[in-house]
Amino acid sequence: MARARAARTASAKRGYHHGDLRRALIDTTLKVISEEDVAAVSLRAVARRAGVTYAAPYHHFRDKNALLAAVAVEGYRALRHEVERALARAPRRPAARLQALAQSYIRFGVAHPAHYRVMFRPDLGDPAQEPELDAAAGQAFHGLLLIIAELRGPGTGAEELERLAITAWSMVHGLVSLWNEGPLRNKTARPSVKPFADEVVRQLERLLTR
Amino acid sequence: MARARAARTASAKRGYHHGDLRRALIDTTLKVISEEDVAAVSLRAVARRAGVTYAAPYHHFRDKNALLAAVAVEGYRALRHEVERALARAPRRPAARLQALAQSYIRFGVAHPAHYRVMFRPDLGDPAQEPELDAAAGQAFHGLLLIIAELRGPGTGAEELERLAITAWSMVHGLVSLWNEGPLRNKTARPSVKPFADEVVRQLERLLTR
DNA sequence: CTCCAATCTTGACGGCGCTCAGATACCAAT
DNA sequence: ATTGGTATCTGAGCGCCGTCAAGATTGGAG
Repeated sequence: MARARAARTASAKRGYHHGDLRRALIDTTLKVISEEDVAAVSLRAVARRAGVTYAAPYHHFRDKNALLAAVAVEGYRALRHEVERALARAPRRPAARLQALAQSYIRFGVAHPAHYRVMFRPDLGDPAQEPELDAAAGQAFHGLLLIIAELRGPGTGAEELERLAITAWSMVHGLVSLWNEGPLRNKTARPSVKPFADEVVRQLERLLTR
Repeated sequence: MARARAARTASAKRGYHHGDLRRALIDTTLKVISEEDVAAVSLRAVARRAGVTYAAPYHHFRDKNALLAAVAVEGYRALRHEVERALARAPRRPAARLQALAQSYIRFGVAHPAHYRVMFRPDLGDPAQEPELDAAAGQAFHGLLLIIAELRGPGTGAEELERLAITAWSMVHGLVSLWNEGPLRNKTARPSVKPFADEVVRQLERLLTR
């Protein structure tokens, strides 16, 4: 029972039943996205590479968008994990914590462009169509709000906090987006985001100094 | 001759020859993008709505990407026009000019999400595959560089200028992108970008104060 | 051991991007 | 004014896609 299930899960596509096709489909999708492009993801190709026929995925995902949404949700989880790790090992100094937050965010976005692009629905369907995705994005923003509030200390209004958080998010997301989508890479001839990330972080610190 | 051509161009799809199908295809594409989504653009549907058969577009665009690239190029032109107009009527004060630049950029991006999304190649093919697009993006960045340099005055190194310009671009692009793609809209319950745009501009002004 | 529900397959439909051979209409040279 | 060349448009066709419905297969609960 548990043994057989575990074995099948490990060796994947053994018999008629796959074991954990849902997991395999998400992984394969990610692989396709990194190797080619998010636009190159076809349900049929993913199913093929996962060792099942084209209709099998429909027993695990409502449609293609649902698959991509699941990938995005996982991306948010990974991002959060990464950021929390960076914050955990950062010094307690507020400036250092902000720096760790921003740097880890940018690093994640640049290191995993495939995941990152899917997270920010390039062309996914309705907004709140995927509640899980919406929740994941909401958590991410809420976490950012908390950290900004912590860094700013008490005595900052909720509205101002929101404005600051959004400005901060815009800066890091903008940099990642511009870098990943090409406009920057082609125009700067610089091989690394590092200097730009540093500059963004430097400017970000001014957000805290009122 | 000239008369007949003008008449045909004006009334569009008259006879066997269309008159200016290229123009009509770009316009129709834009319409489809605004009404639905950039992912909903199909060469066949665009051709249908333009009153020709599905193979006709291939006499004006290499493939579907080329069509979208043409739309993107036009978007860059429109953006530049908008920004220049704002700069022309802005006071000479450096801070006011920066404010005009940022505000007009954000306004354009939020007012024309369809155009804006295509500009930043959501899933277009190779980067420099479309030289015109590349050139348009390059011009936009170069213009930004010039203005930052002008605002900052002499005595600023080229590298620092580049870092500042990229940081500024990241801020406005990040805000537009977050706002248009959804994450913000759903999480803030605020109906307008205005307060966030203002905050971004406010922070942007700190870029100049060394 | 039996039966049920979950899982996977097969077949089919319409739409897509793209190509190619042929029809049509404009332009210019005569 | 006729004619020939060229750009433009049509139509059939290929392989791929997303999605659905009906049937085969399987593992597990009773």
